[in-house]
Amino acid sequence: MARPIRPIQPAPRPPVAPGKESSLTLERGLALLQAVADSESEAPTISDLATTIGASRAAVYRLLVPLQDRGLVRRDGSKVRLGLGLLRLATRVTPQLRLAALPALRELAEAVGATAHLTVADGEEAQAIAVIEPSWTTYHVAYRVGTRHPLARGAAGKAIGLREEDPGWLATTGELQSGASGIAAPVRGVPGLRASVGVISFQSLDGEVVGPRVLTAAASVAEALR
Amino acid sequence: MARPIRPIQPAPRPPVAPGKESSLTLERGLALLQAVADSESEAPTISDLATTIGASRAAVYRLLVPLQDRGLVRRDGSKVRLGLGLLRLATRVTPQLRLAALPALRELAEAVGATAHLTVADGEEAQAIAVIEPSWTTYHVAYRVGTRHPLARGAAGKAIGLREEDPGWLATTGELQSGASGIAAPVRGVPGLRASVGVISFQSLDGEVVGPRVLTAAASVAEALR
DNA sequence: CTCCAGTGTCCGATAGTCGGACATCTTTGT
DNA sequence: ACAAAGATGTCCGACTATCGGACACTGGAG
Repeated sequence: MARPIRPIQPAPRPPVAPGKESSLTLERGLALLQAVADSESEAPTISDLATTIGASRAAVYRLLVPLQDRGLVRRDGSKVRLGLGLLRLATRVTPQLRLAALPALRELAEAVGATAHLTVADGEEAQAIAVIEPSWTTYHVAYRVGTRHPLARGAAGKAIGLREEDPGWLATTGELQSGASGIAAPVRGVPGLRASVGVISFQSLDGEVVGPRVLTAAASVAEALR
Repeated sequence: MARPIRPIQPAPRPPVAPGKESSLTLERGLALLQAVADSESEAPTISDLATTIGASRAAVYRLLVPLQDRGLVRRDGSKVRLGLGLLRLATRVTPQLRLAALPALRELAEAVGATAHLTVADGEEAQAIAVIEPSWTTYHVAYRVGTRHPLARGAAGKAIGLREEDPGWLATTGELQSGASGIAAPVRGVPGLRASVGVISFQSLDGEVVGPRVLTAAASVAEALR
């Protein structure tokens, strides 16, 4: 009744976060996608998802439509599974990751005079994402982007497993290629990324000099991806 | 003009799609994400994105907040890049893909009496996503999930490249392992997926018999992922 | 120095979204 | 076998989140 003209807004928006304007619907939609991803082997049904993200079932139905259209999720009977559109999107991530890391790698390669690389973990393997060769050396290691090797072998793979309490970098020799030495440091502080930055050389690398430089480069890459 | 029946309802929602209730905001948010992914090496700035998805800049700002919070995009100065959250999500896709394909692979392996596999293309390489060994054979090929090999070698990889006008399946011998034969067929009709289904054996495989079975299995997998 | 292009934010009006409720189907229990 | 319980999918009016024009700033180019 009444409808008192809404003079000044009695209690406008206490719950709304001040200073940050966001999108509730998209937030819920992404929460939905995340919920589907998290319920890995279980059975994520629509009702489950509704309670998980704290919305009504009707809302979940609406939100599923765009997600389905883009292939991010698919319906398997009454269950909801992740879709293949995510693979297509993920394919586009690596090039942009490479672009972001190139400046730091370039500087590292030129400073040390050895081939520099960014390597990310993919399951139990490590994959070279970006490689930069120094411009002024007579000889250097040619290392191919896309190369994969076990996480447990080579400085690049081992560095990814380093924890906070471990030293910031490590060196190996001849683990992947006889005669080749590597020094690598993990990229820390970037959620969702297990990666390392390092250099490779056929000459012996002086850890006391190169180690800190690699560490700095890893920090720069982390900064660029933050 | 007529508007034949529709006795009640004068003209409630001509623009709104009938029968399908969707979410415009989420649709736009995903279009935004897609736009960022598509503008690969270019410079995707906020204004660009606004015009690309056909919304106001203010809308893009709002939509970016949840996307950023989830790490799906990140801001690099005034540019927008894809984030690493996509990698985390993509990691969860493969297990669900495997689950969907298992029944068809199981049936194929038991029927043929050879190891069956689902292989997807990842860049220039092929990776085994799911492997099922037959239960009743004395010997069979042991094939590891996660194995990678060039797309150009082996039935699994070559089959992925088959086009619509090509035959539905192909056979190879000794391309990946001397003495091993393979028959594989591409998984067709699943947008965003470049994959094949096949069998491997150390004995010679009769294409006339096994080929059609592989073809059927590939269709089943496609159906399960549709 | 000015101009242009682009960023980030506010606000009222609109239109999209919210969730309770209903009609079906499927499953469980006795 | 039948009924009760649970789930799915859809509709609708009330509400509120969203929309986009407008403004204030910032920074680089001419």
